[in-house]
Amino acid sequence: MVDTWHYVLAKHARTMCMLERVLGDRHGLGPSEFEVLDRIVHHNRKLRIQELCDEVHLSQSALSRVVARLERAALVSRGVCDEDRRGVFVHITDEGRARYAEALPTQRAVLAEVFADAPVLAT
Amino acid sequence: MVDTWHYVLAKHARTMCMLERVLGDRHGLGPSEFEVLDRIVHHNRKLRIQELCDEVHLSQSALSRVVARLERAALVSRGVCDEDRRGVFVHITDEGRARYAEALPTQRAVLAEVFADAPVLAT
DNA sequence: GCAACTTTGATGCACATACATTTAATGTCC
DNA sequence: GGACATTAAATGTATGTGCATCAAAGTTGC
Repeated sequence: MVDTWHYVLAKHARTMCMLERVLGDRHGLGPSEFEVLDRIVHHNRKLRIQELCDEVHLSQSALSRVVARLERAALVSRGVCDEDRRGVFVHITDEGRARYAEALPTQRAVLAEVFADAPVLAT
Repeated sequence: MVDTWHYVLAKHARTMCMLERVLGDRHGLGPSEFEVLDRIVHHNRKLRIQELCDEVHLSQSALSRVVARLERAALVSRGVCDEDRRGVFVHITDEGRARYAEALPTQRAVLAEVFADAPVLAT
């Protein structure tokens, strides 16, 4: 249990550090930006901020700012939600899709390196 | 592999969040402060900043500030290292030991809750 | 229809962290 | 022994995060 926690801590620190460096240097993305793009691509549709919030390991405020950064970089666009005008839809742009596709192999390579010796996990 | 990473991300986020809240509220400690005390207690001797740096998932600068906070709270004290006068030794104080002992069950309870369903891990 | 409450997403603020630099002490080469 | 590089730890600075709060829109009860 304590061992599992140490394992999680170590892998998390190492992976995050590598992802930050390599995604940042090669693709101009942070891990949070990548994660948000990843969720949108996998759903393959526009999502509400709220839906993203449930899937991403970020507070609502942090997510709001990540989306703002992504929009500034033209990787996503925000649109109003007509059914509930409090809501905000997040679209991924073509450029966002391209950037994600470009970054994905990089991320996978990092995971492969860090988790090469990984045990098989349940849960 | 991707699954392992998702597992690590989820458990890390959940555990960190709970630890931050519960250690902070009940014992006035952050996760980093707790981790540093933990390392010192387990070695059961004064350690150099550098040694701590290898064991803790923090940058050198972050560690320096964590130790500064702990010293301000009188949980550790810093002393010069006579062999290498660039170095700094970190002692744990009686109060630090007491606070750690008090916080340990709290931390274990959080781990128990989060990792109740945890698979057995190698590595 | 209106007032009170809730919900959604954005923002003010405080703070912890990482990176780069600084300061001081050591080490090394000649 | 003196100049230059190296190392340890502290600090300036920028940034990302969470909490609390806010404004706007929606919901409920009367």
